[in-house]
Amino acid sequence: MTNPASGRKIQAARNDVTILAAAKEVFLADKRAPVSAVAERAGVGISALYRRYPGKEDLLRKLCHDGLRTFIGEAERATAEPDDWAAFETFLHGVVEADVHSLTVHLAGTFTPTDEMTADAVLAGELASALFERARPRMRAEAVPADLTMLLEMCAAVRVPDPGRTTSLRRRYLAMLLDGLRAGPALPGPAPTRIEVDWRWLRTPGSSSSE
Amino acid sequence: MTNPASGRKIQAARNDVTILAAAKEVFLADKRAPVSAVAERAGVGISALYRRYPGKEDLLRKLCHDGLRTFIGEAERATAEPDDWAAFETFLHGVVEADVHSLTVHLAGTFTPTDEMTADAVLAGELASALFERARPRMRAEAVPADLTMLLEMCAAVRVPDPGRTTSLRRRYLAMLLDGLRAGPALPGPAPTRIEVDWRWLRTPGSSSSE
DNA sequence: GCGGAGCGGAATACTCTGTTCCGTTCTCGC
DNA sequence: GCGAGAACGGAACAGAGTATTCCGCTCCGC
Repeated sequence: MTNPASGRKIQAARNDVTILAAAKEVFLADKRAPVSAVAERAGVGISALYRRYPGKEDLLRKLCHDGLRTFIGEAERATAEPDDWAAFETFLHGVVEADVHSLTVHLAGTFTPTDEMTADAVLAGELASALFERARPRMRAEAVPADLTMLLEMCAAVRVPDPGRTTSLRRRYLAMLLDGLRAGPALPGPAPTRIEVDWRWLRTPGSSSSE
Repeated sequence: MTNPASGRKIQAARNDVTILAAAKEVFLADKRAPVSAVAERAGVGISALYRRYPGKEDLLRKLCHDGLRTFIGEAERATAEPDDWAAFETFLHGVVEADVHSLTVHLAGTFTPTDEMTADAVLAGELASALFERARPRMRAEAVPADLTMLLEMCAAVRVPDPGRTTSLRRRYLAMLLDGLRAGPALPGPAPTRIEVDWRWLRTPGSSSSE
């Protein structure tokens, strides 16, 4: 069969993205999923995958790093927004929408990060904190930047079988969380610290057994 | 060595609870953790474990069912509270405090549930819904009982290496969520349905690959 | 002192999964 | 047309991981 619009190169390029998308889906659902599951999901053979990545860990790393870059992109995009609170909201919406937090957080620990990734993680943290500080005047007093990580984590925990509904529900609870972030009586207990929140990035693969 | 206060029977009884506690910790951190990890955590040999449970799945089932029963217990305890909102809050606090939701939700799908468990799950849902309805007058209009499940799910997603801090932080975010549950502008998108929220209970092990 | 409940942990028997390998297909330049 | 090789599918391989069994030992309880 001679598919008109697909030379081998073109097909291969398409596979590049297909595989990445499949990997995202599969590893998001189960970070320990086998490589074969990714290939199956993408509808390609295993060799198509191994042609692109030296090994499983490289794929994971790439996936996570892409997520991190998206996160940074969203942060930068939101920073342009003139209204402080709007910028903050735009940012969170963007991150939740792109389902980026799942990628970066849930996958952290499944591979050894490169120095570049660590640097990007730091940058991401700084950008997010800056956005937070701008919006802080409109938040309850006890809120701290580290809360941001937890908020995103909580949103990422919202999941139902249908991906579309998942996104919709996440919007719902993000809105609820933001309302909770704005006002209310004093919160109990001390706020999270930066260290508590960033611990995932400090783990090397296998250093601890966690799901 | 002749430990005064420990006959073989007593020691064995102690192991009963030690093993269960260890299993809870281990499987909460990683639902796919090996049985040997539980034994190690409990400081006993593997045989001590297999003497009590025919197999891994039985242990998981027991753990989950215990969690379910605790959930029901908390609901019943809270129901006695005369003030409607206080009852609702007491219930959620109790569930979060006992870290029961992680048990029931995260473990669901790792074993085939017994009929009794299914029945208990239904009962749990009814009790929780009743508590919710009582408190509804003080919530924002769009809130539905199914939100409860998601709220608990989100709290369970809060986790840091230190267990004590985890509990403390969960209290923090539960408070924030409750504030968000009470007031604010309209929430986006349709509310979750009961089916969307209960899907975990419908899965048999291996029916789907999810973390 | 003895029988046996409890136990520790090595050994077993798989299953699961990362990676390699080889034959095949299809494109492109000639 | 045709040959070279890029890209691929998927079987085969190797090794790791792990549920479960088994055996010999300990020490309580009588």
